[in-house]
Amino acid sequence: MKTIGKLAKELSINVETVRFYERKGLIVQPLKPDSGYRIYDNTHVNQLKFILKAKALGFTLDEVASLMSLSGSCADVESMGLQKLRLIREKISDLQRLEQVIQDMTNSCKANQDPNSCPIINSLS
Amino acid sequence: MKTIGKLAKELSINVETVRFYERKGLIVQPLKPDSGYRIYDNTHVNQLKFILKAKALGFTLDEVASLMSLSGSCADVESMGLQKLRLIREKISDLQRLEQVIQDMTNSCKANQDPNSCPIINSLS
DNA sequence: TTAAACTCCGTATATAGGTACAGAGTCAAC
DNA sequence: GTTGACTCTGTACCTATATACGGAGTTTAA
Repeated sequence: MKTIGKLAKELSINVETVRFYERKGLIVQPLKPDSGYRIYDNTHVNQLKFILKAKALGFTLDEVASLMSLSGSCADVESMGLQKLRLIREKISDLQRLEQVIQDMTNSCKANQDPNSCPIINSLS
Repeated sequence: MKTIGKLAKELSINVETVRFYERKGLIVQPLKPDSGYRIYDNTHVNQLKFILKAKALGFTLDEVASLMSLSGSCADVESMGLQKLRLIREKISDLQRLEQVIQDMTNSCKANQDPNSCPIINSLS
């Protein structure tokens, strides 16, 4: 049982972020006694840890919400994982192509003898 | 000599985008006769093509602005390219680590026999 | 008992890169 | 000479993920 400040500190996140996640429906509504202060327990801590880990894996908050609602169904969770995997691989190969292009460009810069022109700028123009 | 609509169509971009780039100082101010209509020539077309190509390579608009202002100095341009290259490589290896983690997770899902629990969810909780 | 620290709510701000819209003016074709 | 397409400016809105702030109420510690 802790207030929002303690909770946020424990998880090294911002108080505002906790309220933001609550507004987004990512965590269960905390108890609110007469004072109006939110009171959290371990359920909330665990939910927030889940969110933070999933986020670190590159899931968006909307995807995190889906993951949490799918908890039971392993097949559905796996399918989200596979979809994410496809996106990641696509991103990787996009970046590798890009790497090659910029690599070539900077190489031609290195080889350039003319101080008054730049092969990169020329190739963009 | 063309109005903004023709220009935008030629480059397959939005009219608003052209004005947006103008506000950001990315393109030279076009002529504006009495009518107030912007009039563009090939200089503008080339500048916009430059912007679009650089953007496609992953440069931000602020970086594009720098690139354009550096036009003369090949060494400076090369150095921006190399910096971008470092970022790209870092991103690639981040994504490759992520790929491995999610790959492992989905594999353990595939191997899972218990329909009432999911290894991915469990590893996040 | 009072001051500091904490929390509340609602709203504004931030980033990046645009997109959309209202209301007015202009141009071109028939 | 009128209609429809085009353009103008200025401002608001969009996504995603928060962060910051004002003004009021609450709790805690000395």
